[in-house]
Amino acid sequence: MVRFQDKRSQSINQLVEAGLKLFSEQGYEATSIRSIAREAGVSLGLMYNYFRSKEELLLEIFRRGNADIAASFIKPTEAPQNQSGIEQHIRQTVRILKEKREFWRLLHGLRLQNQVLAQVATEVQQQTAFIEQHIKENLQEIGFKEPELEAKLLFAAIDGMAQHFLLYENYPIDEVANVLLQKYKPLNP
Amino acid sequence: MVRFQDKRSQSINQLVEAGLKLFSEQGYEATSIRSIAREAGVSLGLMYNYFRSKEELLLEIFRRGNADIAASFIKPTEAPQNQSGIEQHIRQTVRILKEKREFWRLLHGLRLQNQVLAQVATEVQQQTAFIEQHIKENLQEIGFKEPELEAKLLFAAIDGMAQHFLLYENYPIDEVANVLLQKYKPLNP
Amino acid sequence: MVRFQDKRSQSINQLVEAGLKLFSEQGYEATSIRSIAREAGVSLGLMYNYFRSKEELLLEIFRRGNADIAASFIKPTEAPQNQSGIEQHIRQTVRILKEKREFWRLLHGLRLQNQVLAQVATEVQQQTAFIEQHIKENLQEIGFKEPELEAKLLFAAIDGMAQHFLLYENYPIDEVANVLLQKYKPLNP
Amino acid sequence: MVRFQDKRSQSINQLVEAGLKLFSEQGYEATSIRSIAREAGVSLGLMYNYFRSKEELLLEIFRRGNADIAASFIKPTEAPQNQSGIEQHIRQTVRILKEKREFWRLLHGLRLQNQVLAQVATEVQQQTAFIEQHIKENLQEIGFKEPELEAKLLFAAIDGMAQHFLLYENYPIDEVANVLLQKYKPLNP
DNA sequence: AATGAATGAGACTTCATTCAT
DNA sequence: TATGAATGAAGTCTCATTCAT
Repeated sequence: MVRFQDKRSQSINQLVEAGLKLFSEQGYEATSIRSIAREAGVSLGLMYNYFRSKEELLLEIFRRGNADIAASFIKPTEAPQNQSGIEQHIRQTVRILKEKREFWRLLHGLRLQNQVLAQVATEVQQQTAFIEQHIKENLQEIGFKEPELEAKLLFAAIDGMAQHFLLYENYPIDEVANVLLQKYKPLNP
Repeated sequence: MVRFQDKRSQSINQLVEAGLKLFSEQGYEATSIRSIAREAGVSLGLMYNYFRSKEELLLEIFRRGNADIAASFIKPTEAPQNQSGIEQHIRQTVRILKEKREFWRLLHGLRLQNQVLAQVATEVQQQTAFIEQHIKENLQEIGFKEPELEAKLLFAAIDGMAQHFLLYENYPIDEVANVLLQKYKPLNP
Repeated sequence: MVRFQDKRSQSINQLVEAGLKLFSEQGYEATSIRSIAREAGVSLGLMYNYFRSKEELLLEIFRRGNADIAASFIKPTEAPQNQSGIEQHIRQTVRILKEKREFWRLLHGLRLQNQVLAQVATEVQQQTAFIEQHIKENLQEIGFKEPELEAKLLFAAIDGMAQHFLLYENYPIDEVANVLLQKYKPLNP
Repeated sequence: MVRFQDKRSQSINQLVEAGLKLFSEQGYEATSIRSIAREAGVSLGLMYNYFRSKEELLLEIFRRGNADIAASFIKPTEAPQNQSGIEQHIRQTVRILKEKREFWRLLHGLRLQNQVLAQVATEVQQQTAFIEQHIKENLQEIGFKEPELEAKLLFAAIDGMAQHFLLYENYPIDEVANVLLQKYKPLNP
């Protein structure tokens, strides 16, 4: 029983990973199920024992990716305690971007043009809203006026950095993030 | 003779417009030639009298969109003369974003699918580099240190704003842009 | 009136010639009407004033080609009078092969595989039978036994030579024809 | 596992056979994949599980046909030992023509359409050169002068016979071949 | 559970032909 | 007469999905 579970899990994991890799490299539409199965080392038919469709696989990839990220954000990171909330957020984002580059590429590549993502739209929106709220509170803490709009701006800046990081090889995201952080030092230290 | 030219141009325009609309809404791969022809109100095969392939149509859409944008940026806008270079750049970007929303959606949607864009990739990259350089010079003018990284950051912020504007209905881009501008007031007025 | 006739004839001639060239080079199916019109320097629509269809054009090409050849065979060539009938036939065939290479290529290329030629099948068959009969009589004249089968064989040899001449660049058809002629010298000079 | 192989082979064989039949009857270009699938009794898309393209199917047909013929020529036929090399060659050719009529039709039909055959052209040319060489040696053995040109002639005659056999129903190839053989009896018995 | 053979809808593209001018 | 824009059927090929083993 346990063995079955193991093999099952292993195949699923391989499929999810292969899907993530290929979807993020080539795009969702341009990637064939067959190539994913091949990359995963799993037969074509077996895939359909685990996922009802190509779309299901994409959704599962999203669910796992989002869960990973949420976990990463939530877990009490070993961040130095002298960091502000903003700094922690930005540094964490940069770290996760590097760690889960493929997933972010997929997400950013599809969010403007795929109907499939409509299915997880609410999840994504909630997450987005949560992040924005989080930023807003942190900005309020350090005395920013118009925290609502400031949060939108900072969120945009972070997202733009992420986009460029995903877009260009050798993008100096750490340096850019540092410059960004300079602008959000606590006003009353 | 003149009539032929007219009909020709009209059909091409309709195809380009339909392509822009559908590509930007659904993505390049997910949009069929048939649906473009239907949207353009012409027959299935007509596209191939004017474009060698689906990709050629995309390229023409890009060429026209880029030309439009370049014209918009270059033309001596009726901007008040008391605006700084940065302010002009941001305000122009926002204006063009609103005017050519569909085109920007297409551009941002395809940026990460580099397989599709192989042909326009260099053009886009040149444009990008040009914008960054432009920003950098403007930042230098108003006395920013580290203009290189500052330019990368500001570019990212603008790009992120654009991304969010394209992504969310009713995104208050003008207000967010105003907040952004506050941070780039000339240091020595 | 005469001028109209001239222009009309000229266009038709150009179309027939272009069709012959392209059909023989690329094959009937692989050649598009459009490319023929372009090669002929005639508009696409005009073609359909002269030929009801692609097939019609092919048939016209055949009619003209056959007529040419028939004329060539029939006309009292300036052949030396000391040649036997066989020699005249072979030498004429070789000459016409060289002169009308394109037409022969087309004919040989299509005769095994085109339904279209079914329409001229009877004509072709008559011509074939006529040639075979002609050869047979000439063989009888110079005393061959079994002239029926001998004619079939000689016809096959000539046809094979033609095939190889059409197939290979620099095929030494004159030399091969000479060797062939050696075997059909009149028995009683 | 074995079953899969069997089904695979069976489908491939059916496709190859159907392709041979239809290509040889109608020509390569004029034969649609759909009609081949129908003739083979399989679905439209199955061909593409085994062949990359229509042209690949043609190539496989050629490979198999050539292999068959090579095997036929090479195997120590039960030919009477008192036959000369020439006689063996001609008799074998006639026998194989009858046995593999469809394949020869295809081969002869495509020889002049060199666009299609680009890939097999070299193979065919090698085969041709080999046959010519073979004939030449046999002619030398029995004392022919000018064996080079004589070989070209005899090859042409055999090829012409083949062409006519493929072209006309009820062509008396055996009788014609006999007449041909009379002319190539060993000079010094 | 696992395989991969088989299916057929639908994609892009070509092209003979018609039609409006 | 002459043009070439426009049409749509049909071609090759891909691919998600189902099915028999």
